[in-house]
Amino acid sequence: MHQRLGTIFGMPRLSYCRPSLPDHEHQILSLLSRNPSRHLSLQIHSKLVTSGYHWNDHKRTIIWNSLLRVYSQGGYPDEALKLYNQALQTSPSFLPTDTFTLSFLLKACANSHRPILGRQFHGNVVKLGLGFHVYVETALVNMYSVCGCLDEAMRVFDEMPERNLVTWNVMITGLVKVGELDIALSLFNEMPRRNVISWTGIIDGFTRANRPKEAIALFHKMMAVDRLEPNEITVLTILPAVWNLGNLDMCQFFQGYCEKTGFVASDIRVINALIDAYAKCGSMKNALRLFEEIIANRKNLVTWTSIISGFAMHGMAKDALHWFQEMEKQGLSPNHVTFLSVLSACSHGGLVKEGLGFFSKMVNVYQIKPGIKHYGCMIDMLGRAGMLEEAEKMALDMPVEMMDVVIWRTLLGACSFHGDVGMGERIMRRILESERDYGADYILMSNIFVGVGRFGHAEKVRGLMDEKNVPKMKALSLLDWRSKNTC
DNA sequence: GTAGGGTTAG
Repeated sequence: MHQRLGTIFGMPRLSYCRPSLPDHEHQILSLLSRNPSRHLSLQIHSKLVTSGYHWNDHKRTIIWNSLLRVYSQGGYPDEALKLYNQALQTSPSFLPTDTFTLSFLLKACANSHRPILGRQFHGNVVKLGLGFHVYVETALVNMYSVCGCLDEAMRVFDEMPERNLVTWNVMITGLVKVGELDIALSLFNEMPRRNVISWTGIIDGFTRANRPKEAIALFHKMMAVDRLEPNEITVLTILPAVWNLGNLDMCQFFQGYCEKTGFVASDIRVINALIDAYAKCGSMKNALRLFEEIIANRKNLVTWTSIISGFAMHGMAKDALHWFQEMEKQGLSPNHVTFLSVLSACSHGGLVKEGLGFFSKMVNVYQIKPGIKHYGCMIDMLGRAGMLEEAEKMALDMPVEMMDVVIWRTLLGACSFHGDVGMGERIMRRILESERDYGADYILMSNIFVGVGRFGHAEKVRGLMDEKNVPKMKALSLLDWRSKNTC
């Protein structure tokens, strides 16, 4: 039997296993809890399969569930699901499906974004009569909301006979993620008890809704009313609200707070967010000071990209490129975000030759496929420099499915600036074909005609604009925009 | 056992 299972699970052969793996179940469990790695899990699984038939069902179930836990929580959700599925097909009698098993499997579905499989496990939950179980039901609510099935998440939540703090938090963060702030807020006010995760979730909601003042007010309230201390995630959540308001003093307050609490010492994400916040509040001096205080081996790609993008957004192209070089010297490989910052720096600094070089390096050396933002940067850069032919060529070289009217608009702006009527007309035609007219395009085109003295044509374009009743301004509020993009 | 945003153009 063990040989059969060995092939079923695709486990490594015994010869691959370290001989040091203990014999007893409790030793194996304590080893797994101390070192929850994928490698060790595979080893233990092999052991379970080869000698586990000596163990009683209870012990075997605990080890099986522990393996599923490590897989589903440790970033290997597919391993967990594969394992379960193979066992189900070949040896269903072996397969435990208790509340623990289902919680971990649902977690794996959430982490691998598989609502269809998750729905099947929901069926199992009902069949096994576990619909009353708080942990399992909470895992269901979480799975549905992580997978974007909010209606189903709310249905499960509504019908739960019993909820705990985690259930409420799962539901609130799920609502916040899809922009349902009002419902989230009413649940937040209704819930019997709140912890720092509940507060962080609702603060996040206000930040996402572009209501930074209320986010910060809630942050104070969390400490004053519920006497709760913010943690690392709270800081990561509140910083975008801080830089939205451009509040440099508050950035400094948070840096101090994070140094005092040890977050700066323990969590590089917090430092990265602080660097970014300083940059966005306009203080590259503070951003750079913090950046240079970190020892080299703690800096990761996001740290480097944050400082590069900071210089890029302040038009300090030379500094951006300098830190990019330093980063490469450290042996780190830039990703698509790093390149976007570098290209944007080149575009703003008029460094056309360098920009073209980086674009080619991105594609050829680092094998990164350019996205629409990279193309946008390049077209903007070439257009600003008056290299309109090259800019148009790059736009035409873009994959069609990526094409966006904004790209044409960027190009039209460049035509206007450099007075290229012929290309301007060509681009305008493309914009009209896209049937997404904005007044600004007509005005740009009309300005191009005015610039070369073709007043009659300019008048015609303006007339066309009235005729088609083109909105002169984008009459779309941020809220409309957000709800359009979250559906 | 079930819970939480690090960097992204014009």
